[in-house]
Amino acid sequence: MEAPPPHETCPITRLLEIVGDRWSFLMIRDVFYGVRRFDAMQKHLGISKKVLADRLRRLQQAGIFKKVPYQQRPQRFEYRLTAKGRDLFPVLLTMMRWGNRWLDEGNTHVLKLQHQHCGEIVEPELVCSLCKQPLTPAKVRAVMVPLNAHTGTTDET
Amino acid sequence: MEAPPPHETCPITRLLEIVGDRWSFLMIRDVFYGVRRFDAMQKHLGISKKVLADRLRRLQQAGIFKKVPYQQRPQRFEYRLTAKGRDLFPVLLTMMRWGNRWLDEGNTHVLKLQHQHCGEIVEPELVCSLCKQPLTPAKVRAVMVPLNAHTGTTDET
DNA sequence: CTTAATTAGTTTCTATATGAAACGTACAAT
DNA sequence: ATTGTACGTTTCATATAGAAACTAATTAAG
Repeated sequence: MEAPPPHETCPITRLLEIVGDRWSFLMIRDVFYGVRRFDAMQKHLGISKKVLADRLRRLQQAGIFKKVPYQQRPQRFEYRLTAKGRDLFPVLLTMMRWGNRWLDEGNTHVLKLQHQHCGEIVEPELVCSLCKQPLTPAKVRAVMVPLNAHTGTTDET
Repeated sequence: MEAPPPHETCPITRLLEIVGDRWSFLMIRDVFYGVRRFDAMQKHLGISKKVLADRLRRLQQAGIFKKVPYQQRPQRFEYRLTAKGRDLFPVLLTMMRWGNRWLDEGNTHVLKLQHQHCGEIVEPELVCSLCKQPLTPAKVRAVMVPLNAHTGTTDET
């Protein structure tokens, strides 16, 4: 990448305004794991109840979590991912890959991924949606495009 | 994914212990952009000098940034990415993709990626390193494996 | 020679966010 | 009637962040 695009409108800035704190990504990860209830999350993460309640509210408002009832009397809710939330999966996988590659000090076991499609323990790999080649810093340039443009080469009326 | 692996040893937890705050990822992004100096970062991000100095120290200690001199008298340094830091590129790209897809309110322009290999505006896509099929939540299971195991199917001596 | 400008911080002080613990509430079980 | 469980809120002490002033080394200007 070269040349800094405006900070305010950068999609990474906008994402981090919602989930850029110590807990949000961990909560989203936990919901992927199946840890979806207030108490379970609180115990699993060791987060304070106040901050947990606060982040749950925020992630709901952001449309990442939705609150769904799992029992009546007393009515209780758990937190599920919306489509928007589920679409953060690639972010978690790339984080996991990096953590495994660079931060394995003192571990007896590592968290790996098993791909149901091929059955193997695999690594996530980030490729170009068109030519399927790896997307490396040197091969990629960030460009600002008008919002209504298509992704194709031509641009006539 | 199903069943919560231990929180403490999760690679995502470990990553977020280093870069899980409002600024670290933005600083790393800025260094990718070419914004590598104290003042430039401070002005581009609108971060306080205290926190900036603090994060720069932390990211150096974590081996993500390195401080390299760019002039003598007075000696001045800029911050560059190490290999470990550069390897966070896929995390930034997946964040960017999500931000573009879900957070485009009130934008006239969007930050997109141009792939030098094919010349087109592309999206990053996360695929299996072995079978090259997309890695979706439903098709992936998180498993704990002993640190010395290989990724292959066989496991004889 | 003095003064201003540049770059990279540090210090100080105030505002905000976090965490721990106690409390509230709705129900179920004993 | 009391205890237990799940899901929070309130209160208060502490930690972190931000704004502004200050330091330091050096160059450039007057």
